[in-house]
Amino acid sequence: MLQQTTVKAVAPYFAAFLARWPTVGDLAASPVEEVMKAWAGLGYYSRARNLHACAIAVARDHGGRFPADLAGLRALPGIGDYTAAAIAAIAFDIPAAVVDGNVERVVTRLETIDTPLPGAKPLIRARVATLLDPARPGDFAQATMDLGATICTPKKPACSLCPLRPFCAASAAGTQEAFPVKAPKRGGTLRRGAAFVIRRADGALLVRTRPPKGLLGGMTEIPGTDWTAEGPGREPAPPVPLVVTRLPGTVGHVFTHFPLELTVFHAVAPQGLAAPEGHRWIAEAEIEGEAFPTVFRKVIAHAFAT
DNA sequence: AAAGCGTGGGT
DNA sequence: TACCCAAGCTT
Repeated sequence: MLQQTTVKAVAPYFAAFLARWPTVGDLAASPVEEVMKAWAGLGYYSRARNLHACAIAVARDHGGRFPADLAGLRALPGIGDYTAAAIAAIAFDIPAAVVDGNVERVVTRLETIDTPLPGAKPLIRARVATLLDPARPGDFAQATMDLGATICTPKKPACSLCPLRPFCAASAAGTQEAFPVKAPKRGGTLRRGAAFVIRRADGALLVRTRPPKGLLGGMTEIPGTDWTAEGPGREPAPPVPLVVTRLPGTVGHVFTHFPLELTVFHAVAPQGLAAPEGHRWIAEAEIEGEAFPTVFRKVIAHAFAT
């Protein structure tokens, strides 16, 4: 859960997951749809699918206990170099080099490493491997991450409070804010689309499930057009043979790699209307617990408020 | 191996 | 406002 996500955002999800699935076996036995619902709103939804797949692998291939070695951990779904090293060091006292975004910042400043990230990662890992305390690898990992999170911050680091200041090359040169050096990234161009909020008189809502891979994979969505730079046109085709009304305003959302602008259409369906192929009706009471990513909650809120 | 993949908070 | 960043992973 903590991959690219703050502790504050994760905390309530983590508590809810542990309360609902206290053991790896419990999570492995749960339908993946329930896991997606419990993850809704947290983002990077492939993590939810990977976590579930990981639980199944641990339960089936490792007797319900995580493998106590780097290679075994690294082979599990959703566990990459960082997470494998973190589990190894913190849970199993293995002297692994734990390198997250915080540690990258601490080490590149400490040694004024100006190779751009992510290319500098192998070098940083090698340096951490020589710096870590083999007697207390878990404490070392958490200490270096917490140092980055609280003292060696991206902007205006508190060098005067830093226990590593006597050893820090960037601080000595006064260039700490120039590290880490990152490769330039390109911003995405605006995409537009249309969404159709189709309700029945009894409050039911027409939805469908997105494909398992790709953007918002496996999550529930409000039916709509593709999201393209050209946009949906003036009268996009709704999924049901009804006259739809365009609601005033738009819904905006920004993903990691592109901004999105949705126009919202609305219609009320007769009670007996069957859901089209690939779609389904959900009762009004199910909307809150459904696996909607934030962008579709915005769409629903926009439609219900208009 | 560069790009795709969410969301919320901070400056 | 418009970025930047967060206990990164997968293809």
